[in-house]
Amino acid sequence: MSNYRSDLLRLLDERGYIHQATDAAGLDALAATQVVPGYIGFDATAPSLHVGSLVQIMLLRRLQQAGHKPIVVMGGGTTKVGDPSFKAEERKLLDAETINGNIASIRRVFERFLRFGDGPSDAVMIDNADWLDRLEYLPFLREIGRHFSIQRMLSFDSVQLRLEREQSLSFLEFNYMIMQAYDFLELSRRQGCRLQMGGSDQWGNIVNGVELCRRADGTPVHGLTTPLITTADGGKMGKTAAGAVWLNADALGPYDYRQFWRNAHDGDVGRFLRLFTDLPLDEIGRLEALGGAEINAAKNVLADAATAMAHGEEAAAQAGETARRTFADGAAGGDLPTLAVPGGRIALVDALVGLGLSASKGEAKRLIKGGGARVGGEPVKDEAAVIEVGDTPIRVSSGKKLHGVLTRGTPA
RNA sequence: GGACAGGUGGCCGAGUGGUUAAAGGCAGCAGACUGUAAAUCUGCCCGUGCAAGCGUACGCUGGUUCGAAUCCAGCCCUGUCCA
Repeated sequence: MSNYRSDLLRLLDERGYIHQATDAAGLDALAATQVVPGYIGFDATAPSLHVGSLVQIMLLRRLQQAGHKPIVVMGGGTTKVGDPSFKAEERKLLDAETINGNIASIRRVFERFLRFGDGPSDAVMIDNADWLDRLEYLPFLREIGRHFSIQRMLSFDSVQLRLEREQSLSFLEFNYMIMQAYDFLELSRRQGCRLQMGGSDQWGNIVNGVELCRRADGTPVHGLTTPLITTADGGKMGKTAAGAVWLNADALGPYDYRQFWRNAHDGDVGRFLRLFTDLPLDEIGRLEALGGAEINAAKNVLADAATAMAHGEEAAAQAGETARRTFADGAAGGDLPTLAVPGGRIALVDALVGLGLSASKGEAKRLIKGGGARVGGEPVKDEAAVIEVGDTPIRVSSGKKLHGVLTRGTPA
């Protein structure tokens, strides 16, 4: 299993990216002899990707590190169809304008993780709307549609799931797998693309693409999937108190992003370090061997490295400093949400809502009643409490992890 | 087009006229214990209000009733079978 000849497969294997491959030996041989252009598709359903996509982004980064060419395919076309894979319900249809806005916003994330350019192993970004938007129905059916058997399409897990649960699966969505398979064919023709990667839930779609390339053009291409990244307690990765863990800084600040990694489960630290940082493996081995409370040191390394990669060294250092001051010193760091209080008097309830620590006044009251609200580190149980803000900023906390700062503002 | 089943809070799912802001579970939040971890135990979990309350909510619209998530009609949507 680990006797790979190519740098690429060795790298992916030892860092835990490989779940399934259509032909591992063949891919290994190919990667050992030429620059392999490989792609991953990303749907543009939101203005930012979240950590759920980070494995795939890192996978492209590894591809580039091993000297190959990453192709980022933005699903400007496929998003108009909607991937039904393992989604319980049909997605809302997005209009073209929204999709293009999302693509523009997502693009910036990739520039952090990949080197773009014109060189042989420089990353490129392509929008599959470039070809999908222009498809003509009959020619498409005659060239591509004839390679797909309904029986086979129906046998895929993604389709079976919908059918078994007696939920609707529209013809529109049913076509998604054909669109994605066709992407691979287009990319193999346009870019010499020889590899599609993705999460394990994309296996069926990827296999379809591999087979289409073989049947339509006789081109041997490869597929590779990553394991589903769950947390040590079996949960889906990517939720925090603040909601989804977005990769764009304007959707989730570096401090909160860093906190997500800092709060990783003990059992995830080693795996996450391998997947989501560039730290050398022996270093990671040393860190993950730390026991008891010492594992916190490893979590800090993970948090710093992951944040630096997504938001830059400077932002990561600042976020780390804020965390250190907030948690170790019990003080107030610069990255915390801040609210200027005109006149210096504010009800605790309003402060919690204003700082974004509670979603509503009712929630803030419940928090206070339950003993989870703190002012200056001290629990406050009086729902009607009013805070006086002097010249020194005051730290307000919701529980032990969410903090904000009140400063005195000029009277309105 | 026809027959049958169904559409409930973030999700799953109970509820078939009042005591139902709606059981239970999951997810989430907080407290205790800890290490900014997990597990466990406890509390919370639509909005608003200090509160009695008010507003909103069981696919949509209208109706019956003192009172409807629950009954009736029409519509929309989904599934299964038939054409």
